[in-house]
Amino acid sequence: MVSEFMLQQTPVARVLPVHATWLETWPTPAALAAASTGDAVRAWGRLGYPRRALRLHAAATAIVAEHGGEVPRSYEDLIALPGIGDYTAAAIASFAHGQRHVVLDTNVRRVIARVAAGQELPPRSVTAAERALAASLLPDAPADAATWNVGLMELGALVCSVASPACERCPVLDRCAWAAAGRPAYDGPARVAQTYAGTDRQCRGRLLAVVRDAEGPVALSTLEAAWAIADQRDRCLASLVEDGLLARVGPASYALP
DNA sequence: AATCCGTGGTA
DNA sequence: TTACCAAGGAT
Repeated sequence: MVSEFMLQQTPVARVLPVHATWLETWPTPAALAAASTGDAVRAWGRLGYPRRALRLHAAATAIVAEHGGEVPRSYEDLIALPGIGDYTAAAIASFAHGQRHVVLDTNVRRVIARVAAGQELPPRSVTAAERALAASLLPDAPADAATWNVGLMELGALVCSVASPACERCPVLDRCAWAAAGRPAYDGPARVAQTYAGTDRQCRGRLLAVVRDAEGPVALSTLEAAWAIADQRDRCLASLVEDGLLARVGPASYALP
């Protein structure tokens, strides 16, 4: 569950060391729930999207309160926890417990789009048709379905990659509709470019990094020096406090919550 | 459904 | 160097 939270939009290589330290520090949900959210945010380090650290902490708290400190096993109980959506609930139920669920992450979606649908890339967001196709391919036996999910994810991550698929190493090349069609380029609507420089995300990240890397409370003047555009900085500071990622601990000082 | 939410590696 | 985007979730 910890690894799945960390892997949401973050590459495996960057997760590995943080994951190891995290589990040494907090081996159980109860241990994490007993820590402050600020400690969780600090331990999250530079994985990005630090709200995930808050959600993981909140999930641990809910697990202690509602599930006797044991991570629930059912998809329904899992997806009810903060920070767990369809993918993470299905992944935990399938990978950890061998249950039969459709696991639709970006890798699985891409593999199915290519092999079964003959498209270079899946639709921008999950469609009903896409989910139905994935469900129709899933093996009936739960254990086989779990193996299938792992296999598709690994195939997508290691072989059937976005930019440079290694078709010569693909075990299902001979049955890939996309390869058979000559690997036609994606023809759907243009994907929106993900800008970052100058955005609130960058501003928030920089402000939080200043506090995260400090020993104790940080003076407002220090935060003001970290971002030049005053109104944006103030807005982001307020939103960080609103989100619970920062706390105002004095008239003009901030710390992790 | 579209947008927001961090960070850093890669081509 | 810039553009892309990585085991998504919440709103």
